[in-house]
Amino acid sequence: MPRPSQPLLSMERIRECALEIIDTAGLEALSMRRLAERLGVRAASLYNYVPNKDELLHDLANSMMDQVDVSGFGSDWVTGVTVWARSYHRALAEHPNLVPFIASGPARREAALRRADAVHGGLVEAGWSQRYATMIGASVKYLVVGSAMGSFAGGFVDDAEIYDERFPNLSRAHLLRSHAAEIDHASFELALHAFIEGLRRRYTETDSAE
Amino acid sequence: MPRPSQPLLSMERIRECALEIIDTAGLEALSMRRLAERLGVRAASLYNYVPNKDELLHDLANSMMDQVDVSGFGSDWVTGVTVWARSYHRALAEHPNLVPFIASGPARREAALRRADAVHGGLVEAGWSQRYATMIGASVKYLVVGSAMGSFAGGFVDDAEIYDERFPNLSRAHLLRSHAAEIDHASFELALHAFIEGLRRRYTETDSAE
DNA sequence: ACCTGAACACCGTTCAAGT
DNA sequence: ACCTGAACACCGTTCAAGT
Repeated sequence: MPRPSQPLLSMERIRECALEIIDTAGLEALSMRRLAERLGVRAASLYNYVPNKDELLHDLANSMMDQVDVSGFGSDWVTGVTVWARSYHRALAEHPNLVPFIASGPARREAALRRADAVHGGLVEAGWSQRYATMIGASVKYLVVGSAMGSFAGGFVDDAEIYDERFPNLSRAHLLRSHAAEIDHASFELALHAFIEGLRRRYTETDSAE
Repeated sequence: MPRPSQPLLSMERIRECALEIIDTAGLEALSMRRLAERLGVRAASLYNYVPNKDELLHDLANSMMDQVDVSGFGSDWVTGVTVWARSYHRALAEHPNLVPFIASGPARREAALRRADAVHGGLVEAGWSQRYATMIGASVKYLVVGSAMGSFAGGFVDDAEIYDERFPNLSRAHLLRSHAAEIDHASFELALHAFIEGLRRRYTETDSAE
């Protein structure tokens, strides 16, 4: 019998299947053995394509972050920050179960640093000091990561009846899962715009970009 | 030989030791077997005191969150939010390795809901609508959780020399670990104050608390 | 080149058994 | 009441062996 000329696995297939497990069953549900089983193969085979589990996760994280758009700094810093924050937020929201992995640990990767550099550069060019550029970048990151992690969606159990009398201020409508996604999005937008508004009012934009 | 009348274990000792492992070696370093070993006991013994590992972690999380101070809403909403955010931030910063656990998953616990209720109530009493009270509460939580997770400290490798030429905008001083803690704190304060400032400017406080 | 079985050193958790 | 040994069903990873 000749060996089948087509390999059973591919990086593509591995990534896809891993992400599917994470999205549907959670980060802790991903194991090399389960992943292999779904791919119709034994766990050891995966190591022909991936150095280890951690590297696979970093790989997924990186391709997620490729959607982050930093091009808005070509215009003024406000649209730069807004475009950056929104695309960042959208990228994380697409695979919420991967967010804890992305957010913990150093973002030591090439692409991440290139984006950080672009954000910092855009802010400095708009007249912010080095120090403020760093802090503004950090603040927006806090907002994005925080909203991806501590989102309302999934934060409360489904039947809000339980809470009704015990916690009078937490009214039903604000706890229902069906409204949670909308509230999450509105809260993020509020936080982002209020933050930017606060920045504009409080500090002089010494030489603002046109 | 009589059985030793004093038990070897106690909830106190278990919690203390678990937290020490998490703080010094990280969340993933905590295993029931390693914890037992440090306590001079076998893993199975722990189950006389703790239903399972997850419950132990929730227990640690809860006692951390007891430090969150919601009393500031006795005065105006600005100090209410500020006191809340700072104490929340401080609590998380004390055990950063536990933050991913705290931030993921529903905060379904009694004490957490009581605090959420207090925040919401305080904001509504200050004249914010139900909807805005919810969004403001969420926004601040985003900031606190985000700053605890995506903190600069530990976010970059120690020798910043590597970055110097490759990423011209990310200057050395902003990447050094020694400065990271200070930048983190300053960024959090900037974000919080700019957010509050933005809120005050943009929306009428219809009937502000005296 | 790619896949496998077997092995190693780990997990969380249960449970009958000991004192 | 509290601790233990042994077991069960899992992990990630390596490696000699097969094709």
